[in-house]
Amino acid sequence: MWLTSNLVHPIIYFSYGMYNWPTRPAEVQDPMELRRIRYFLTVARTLNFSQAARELKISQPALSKAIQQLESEFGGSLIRREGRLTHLTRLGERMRTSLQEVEDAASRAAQLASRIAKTETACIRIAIMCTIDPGKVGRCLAQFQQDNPTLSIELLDFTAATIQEALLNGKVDVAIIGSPVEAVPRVRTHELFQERMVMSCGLQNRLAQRESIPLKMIAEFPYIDRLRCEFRDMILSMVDKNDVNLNVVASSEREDWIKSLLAQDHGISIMPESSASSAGLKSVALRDQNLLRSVYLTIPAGREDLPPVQALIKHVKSFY
Amino acid sequence: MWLTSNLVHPIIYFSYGMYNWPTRPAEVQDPMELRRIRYFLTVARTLNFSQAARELKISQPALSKAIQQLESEFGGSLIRREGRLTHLTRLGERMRTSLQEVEDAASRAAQLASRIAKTETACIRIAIMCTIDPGKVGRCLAQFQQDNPTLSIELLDFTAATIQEALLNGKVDVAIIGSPVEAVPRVRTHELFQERMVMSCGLQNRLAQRESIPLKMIAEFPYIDRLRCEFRDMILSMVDKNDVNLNVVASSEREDWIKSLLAQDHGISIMPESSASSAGLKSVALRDQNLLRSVYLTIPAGREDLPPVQALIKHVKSFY
DNA sequence: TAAAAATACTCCATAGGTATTTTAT
DNA sequence: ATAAAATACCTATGGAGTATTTTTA
Repeated sequence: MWLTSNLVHPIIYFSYGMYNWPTRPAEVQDPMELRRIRYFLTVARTLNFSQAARELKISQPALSKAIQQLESEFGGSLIRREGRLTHLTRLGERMRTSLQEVEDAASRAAQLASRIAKTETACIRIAIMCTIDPGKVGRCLAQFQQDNPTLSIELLDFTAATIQEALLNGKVDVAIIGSPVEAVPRVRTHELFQERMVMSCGLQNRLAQRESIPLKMIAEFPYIDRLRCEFRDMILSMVDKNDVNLNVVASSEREDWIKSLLAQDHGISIMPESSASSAGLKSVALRDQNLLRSVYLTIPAGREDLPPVQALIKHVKSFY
Repeated sequence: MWLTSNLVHPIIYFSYGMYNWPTRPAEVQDPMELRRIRYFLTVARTLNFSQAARELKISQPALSKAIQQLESEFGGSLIRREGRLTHLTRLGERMRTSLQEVEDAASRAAQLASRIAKTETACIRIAIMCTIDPGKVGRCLAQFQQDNPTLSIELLDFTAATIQEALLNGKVDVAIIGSPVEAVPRVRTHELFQERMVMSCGLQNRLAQRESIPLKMIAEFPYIDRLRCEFRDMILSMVDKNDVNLNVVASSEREDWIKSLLAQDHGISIMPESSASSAGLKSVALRDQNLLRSVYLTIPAGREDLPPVQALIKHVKSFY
């Protein structure tokens, strides 16, 4: 393929010869390389250049030169050559400890890399907005994992505020978020489903028998405020417009605590239908209005071509 | 300069061309070099190849290639290139920590080297046999240091058993030892002085008035045994031959403790005259015999040419 | 479109090799 | 005399460069 380019622009490449080729400035000599550190440590252990060279599978002169280079780098001799009495100088003694630490750190890093390479399976990291109920989405993702057994899924919890950042700086591969979605450039969205916002209460609550209730009736019951709801502002302004006064008796950032409070009949709340339908809760439609929220799979542009992401897109589109 | 050699043996070197030049096996690729680690850490920080290349003062393609090499070494990509959204992969994230440790260790080592290079003055390490009194030899060495103010002297304490090893494996540069000296090949000795072995006691002891005493008289006094004395065996056998029974009331490996016991008149002992003449002690000659010990400066062959060692030899020869 | 990264290709410094000399025991 | 290390010299590769293309926001 590149041969083509070569043939297409032969004159351009031929012209290279006319340049005065810049060279690396000679005074900037390589600062400390691991190769030489390994060589030195072997000599420090064996106290014999020839044997060390054999162990390192290089020639003795090559080793001698490498050590000389290191010595000129450190500005003093590391090894006193005395024939059969070769030994480290004081500088050599002190550098040995320090250089051994470098070597150790490097071999730990190499070990980590090979461990990761061996054990790490392909993984797709999915950010899930905290207000999305695990039930409906979870079933979809569980099935996706079963269909792709070599792929592992990592689910991470984010708020509406932090999820975009996580997506853009690569902390997660894709995100599942609920509307309202702020329009972010470079992020593509795939709608998964829509659902109504409904009233939710415990099974013992007397509203649990009702098919639907008018919005106004909410004022008659203690209300539990879902602080992290993306619809919270909308709900509050809607309630305000209808001259309903909420009687807020509890509030929380956590969906699981809110559901626990609802199940124990401490009050009622407004939430997405899929959340409201979980065990111990009853969802009741709100008459006089029609609040809808959409749930989207969002992916930064440019990441849609990754095979696991492509598979996920295909799967969720067929699931819903 | 090497050009000359080239001209002197042109035929020999010309014949090199006939060899089938061995090549490094290509599959043995360089394992992890600090250069690439530094490059990666810079990219990990800037998340921008071009900027990182500028910081590293190399070209952007050079940097790209280095990172690709690292990635193939680690068996997975480290950085996900997404134009303005470039970020680390999971592997990259985990390796970054580990590689930062390598870099830190390396820069600590470099710092140590430059610190040593800056502060370290030339130093001569002298092993001193523990039975040699600091007084006489110390004056000589102190004067040597004054005459060579740029040279620092490190005095190390050794026993007769360990001093040879320290000398041969380079823990010290030279040694000052007392006879009897075991003949060790490759070690040259320079005699400094001879001295008598004498009886030593505290100033209050009634023998302190005497000019000399017969050996037999030692049996009449409590004796303090100097365990590390190189002459100990000789003293014991001499005493034995003369049918003298030592009355050993104390013994120690440490000269300073023995002198303290003598000064407090807990007994008497036999020791080199220079030791016996220190403050609080009286030395008394032993009649009927003439035990002499010599004190030598000993230097492993091949180390005599070092300038500080040469200076030391010259100094001690003129001092005594 | 513009910026970032990759590719294609050249050059040369340097790591590494062999042959030989020097040095040290 | 012998073993170890240094030197002298050569080769080839890899790291670095410029010019250009490809990719991506």
